[in-house]
Amino acid sequence: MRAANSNGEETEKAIREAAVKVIAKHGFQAASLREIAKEVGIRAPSLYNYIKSKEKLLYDLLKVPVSEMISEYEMKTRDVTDPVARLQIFVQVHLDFHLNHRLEVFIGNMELRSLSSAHYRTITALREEYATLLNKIIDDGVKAGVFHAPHSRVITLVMLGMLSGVCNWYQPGGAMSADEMMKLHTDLAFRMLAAKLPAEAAKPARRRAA
Amino acid sequence: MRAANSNGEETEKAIREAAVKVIAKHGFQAASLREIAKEVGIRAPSLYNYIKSKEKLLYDLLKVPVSEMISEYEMKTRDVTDPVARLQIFVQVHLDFHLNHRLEVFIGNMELRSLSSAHYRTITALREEYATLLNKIIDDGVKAGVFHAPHSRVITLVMLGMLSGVCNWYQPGGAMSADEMMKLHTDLAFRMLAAKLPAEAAKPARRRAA
Amino acid sequence: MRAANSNGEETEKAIREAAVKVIAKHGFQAASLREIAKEVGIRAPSLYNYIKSKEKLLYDLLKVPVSEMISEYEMKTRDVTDPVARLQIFVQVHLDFHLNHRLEVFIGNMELRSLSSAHYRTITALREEYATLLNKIIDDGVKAGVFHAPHSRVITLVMLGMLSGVCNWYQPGGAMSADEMMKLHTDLAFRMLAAKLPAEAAKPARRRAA
Amino acid sequence: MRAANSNGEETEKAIREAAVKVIAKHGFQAASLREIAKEVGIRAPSLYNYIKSKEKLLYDLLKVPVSEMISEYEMKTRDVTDPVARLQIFVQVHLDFHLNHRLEVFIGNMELRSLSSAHYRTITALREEYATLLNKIIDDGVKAGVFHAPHSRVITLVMLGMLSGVCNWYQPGGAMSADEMMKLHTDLAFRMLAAKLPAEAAKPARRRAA
DNA sequence: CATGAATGAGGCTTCATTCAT
DNA sequence: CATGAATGAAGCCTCATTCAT
Repeated sequence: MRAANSNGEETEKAIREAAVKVIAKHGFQAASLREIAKEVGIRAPSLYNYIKSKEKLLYDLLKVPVSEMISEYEMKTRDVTDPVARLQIFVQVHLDFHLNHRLEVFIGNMELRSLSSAHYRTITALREEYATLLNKIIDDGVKAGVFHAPHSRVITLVMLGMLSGVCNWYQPGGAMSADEMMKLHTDLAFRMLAAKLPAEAAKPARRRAA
Repeated sequence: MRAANSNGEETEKAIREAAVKVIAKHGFQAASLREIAKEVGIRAPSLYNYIKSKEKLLYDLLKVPVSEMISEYEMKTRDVTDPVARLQIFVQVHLDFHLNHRLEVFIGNMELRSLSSAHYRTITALREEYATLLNKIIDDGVKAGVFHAPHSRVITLVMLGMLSGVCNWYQPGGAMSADEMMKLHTDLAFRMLAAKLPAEAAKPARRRAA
Repeated sequence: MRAANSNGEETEKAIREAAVKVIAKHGFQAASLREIAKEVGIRAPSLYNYIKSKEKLLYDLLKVPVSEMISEYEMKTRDVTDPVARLQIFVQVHLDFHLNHRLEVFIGNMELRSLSSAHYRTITALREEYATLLNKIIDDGVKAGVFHAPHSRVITLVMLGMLSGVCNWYQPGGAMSADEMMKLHTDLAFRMLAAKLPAEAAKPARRRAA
Repeated sequence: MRAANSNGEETEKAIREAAVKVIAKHGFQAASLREIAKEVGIRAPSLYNYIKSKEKLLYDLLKVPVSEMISEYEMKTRDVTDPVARLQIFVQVHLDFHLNHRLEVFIGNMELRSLSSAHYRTITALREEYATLLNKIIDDGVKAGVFHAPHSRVITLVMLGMLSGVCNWYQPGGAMSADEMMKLHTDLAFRMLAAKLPAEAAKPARRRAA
């Protein structure tokens, strides 16, 4: 009875985008499916052609970012062993994601509690796995004598806090570009480990034209 | 679960504590007055003898922490002008609060969006005022040549992120004591500014008996 | 769970069987077309190639059993006038149906209320017609002096209740065979009428031509 | 904001009565809390001041009748051992209840399936306990040589079917009084057991001291 | 003939809040 | 000061049904 241009896949993507937007704005509990549906241009019950439940929608939303950061990091460090280089990559991946998926990340930090306990465990495990990646970098660097970090576990958590705060206040088009932001955070991360950031490597190959 | 010997002031305090606990657990929207009331040992309608509305309760909860941190900081720096000393004090006040009022802080970071717009502006202004305190310390230190911080505004925000992450994972009775935590964060803050933390001042007088 | 080789008539039959099963399990209102469709191996909208509406489906389901019992009884008693023999046949037909179509009967007793009022009247009339068959047997027997039944109308209803209860608890493969069940009910029916069941006629011709 | 004559207990009773009425009319699933509430003169959410859930309401409704019949029977047979007398009492209690609480009984026979599994087990156990009362009467009578009943378990079930059918069609104020109905069913029950109902005991003392 | 997509209606339930007691 | 009773608003979700493909 509605527009015949109904394309399942497009709608599905639109729903996820709308959900991220609305949940980031109101929080998961306060986000109503009605509002999400309206954003997509359908009625609320139609959402159920695409989602199983509101909670499952959240789960899917939360799962993607961590998973992607983990696999992105692992892909980019496949041939890299140097802790210094690895840290640069980690920060780069992390910032890249936090700057370009601010809302997803924001939700991910906030709404773990709204998951069912099974889903909660899955996501929490993924996040722990992610944190362990950084922890290992730091430990390796300390062993190699290039980082100074007593209590590496705590420093890992503090550093993740520092690297993630950005999703609370960054606005694309603000005073500082994403690249500068990345560079700055890399600097700060190295400083936190009382390490020198090798000048020439400050900007690790991203899409290096040259 | 207070007894029935309801003393007005005690009840009011109990309500605030219960509210913090319940809101931290579920988020503001999902926190029900019924649950808060049950925690206190009364029925939901009785809450209205102490609060004007759920939203106003949140406002009061959110206002206290920032206000207290600001006045605590100002009190302690009344006679201090040195940026290095001021930063130490700032971190100390901030950590003290974040470690001992984890839940309030957590709520404060999360639930701004649930405020009415008037209240939102008030709280946001307070938080901006608070951030500006740190920003000024950094600027002063840079001018004085003791800190290195291009983009002091951004670094302020990042540093606040770092100093606040603790409320997401710290558990009293964990591996690291509050004092160690404070020391560590002070270290890291100075490192972020590429500054030396004067050894003898590492642990600024807290409640120095002598 | 039929395969995709959908033969129209087969599908229609499968739908009716699935509907009986699902409605018996949940009741008409609680039975969802989705579940019926799933049982058949198709999607809910496809049902509408075979049914006009959910209510009409119920109507068709309810109509068959009474109609069949009536015509079966009439066929078998075409040449029988003796009330005793007729009662035996009635019980036999009734039990045969109630044992072999437990679920249909169960639904028929339960879900009259879910019919539209026009359909309700039709089915109710059929059921009344059916009850009248038994009533007449009893009246004839009383007149002939072989049955004792004051208030024949009420006894008719009570006897129908007795003869129908079986659909609530009979399980094929249980302790008593269908034939024994039929014999027992015949006994009891005759006892209710304070009549003697002629020994040699206890098992009236079932599918014996003569 | 509503009538100040709100009396908790009265409302609770009114709700149960309305629920019985509405559920008997539509079936449990199709009975809407809105309709029940309207019958009581309140709005649907107000029901939740009295009930925990719709299912729990059903459970409470279903539990009462069987329980009461059991305890009524046990009270009245405390000093009675004769199977003949016991059967008379059983029929009397059963009919008394089925005539005066037609709707509750009707629901009880129909809506077991709508119970949660835990509640289902409880009610089913009660009903089994009740059936066992009758079964024992019959067995005792057979042993004593006053009843003839092969397959006493099946006859028990069939007799319960007969004794319960009344709730499907009896209308108070109909052609036959409740007392007559009771007498008739007692007669029929005895006939089903090929037993003689002692003439003078046909109407067992109901509340007559002697 | 089958289905994906959509939807209005409506279901149960929770909630913040009010008011009389 | 506390509460039982009540309620409008709103939430998530299921359903029967329609329609275009």
